[in-house]
Amino acid sequence: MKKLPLSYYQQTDVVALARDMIGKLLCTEINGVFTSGIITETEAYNGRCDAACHAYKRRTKRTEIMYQNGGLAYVYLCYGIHSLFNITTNAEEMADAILIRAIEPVSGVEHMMERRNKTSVNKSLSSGPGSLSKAMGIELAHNGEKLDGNSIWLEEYRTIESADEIVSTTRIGIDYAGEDALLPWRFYLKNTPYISKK
DNA sequence: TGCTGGATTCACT
DNA sequence: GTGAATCCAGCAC
Repeated sequence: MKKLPLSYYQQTDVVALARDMIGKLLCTEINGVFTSGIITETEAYNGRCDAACHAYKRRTKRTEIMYQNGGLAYVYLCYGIHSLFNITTNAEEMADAILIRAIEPVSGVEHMMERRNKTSVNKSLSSGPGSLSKAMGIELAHNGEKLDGNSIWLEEYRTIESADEIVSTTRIGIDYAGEDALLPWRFYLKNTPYISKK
C-alpha cells in the first residue's frame, strides 16, 4: 500500500474531502509500534464560514497549524483529558481541517487494547475522537506532524461502491456554533458499529 | 498573571 | 441519566 501524498490533503473542498476520507486506512507508527484502522467517521471544519471551527475569525498560536498548507496533523486537548486528532486541508491561509472521530481497527489491535486498558475488542476501542487518538498512540506532541512522514499517514484501502454507503448528518458537540451547528458536515460509514453515535 | 470552559469519556446511581 | 476528571489556549484584567 502507498501513502497518500500531501497533495491529496490540499484539495480545496474540505467537505468533499471529509466524505472521501471515509474508507481510507489511518496508520501510525509511534515508538516502533505500528497500528492502523479504517476511517469510519469524519467531520469537516471550514475556517472561513463555519463558527464551529477553532480558526474561524481567530488566528492564534494554536490555530496557526490550520493556516499552513494542508496535510498536517492538528492535535489538541479537549476537556483537559482527550487528544483529538484532525487533519488540516486546503492551501496556505485556508484554515480548513477534518476531525477523525472513529476508526475500525485493522492492525496492531493488541497494542490498541493495551493503550486503552481493554481486555476485549469492541467498538469502544476506537470509536470517538478521544478514544481513537489514544488507541492509535496520537498525542499533543504530534501536533504539526506531516502526514507523508513516518509517524502518521493515510493509505488507500477500500473503495466506496455507492453514495448509499456514506451517511451525512450534523456534527456533534458544537452547539455553541449557532446555526452553523446544523450544517450536515459529519460523515460516517453505514453498516459499521465503529462510529461514535448514530 | 489569572480565570474560564471545551470537537469527551467513563464510572457510578 | 448524571457528574467528575483535568489542562492549556484564549482572553480579560
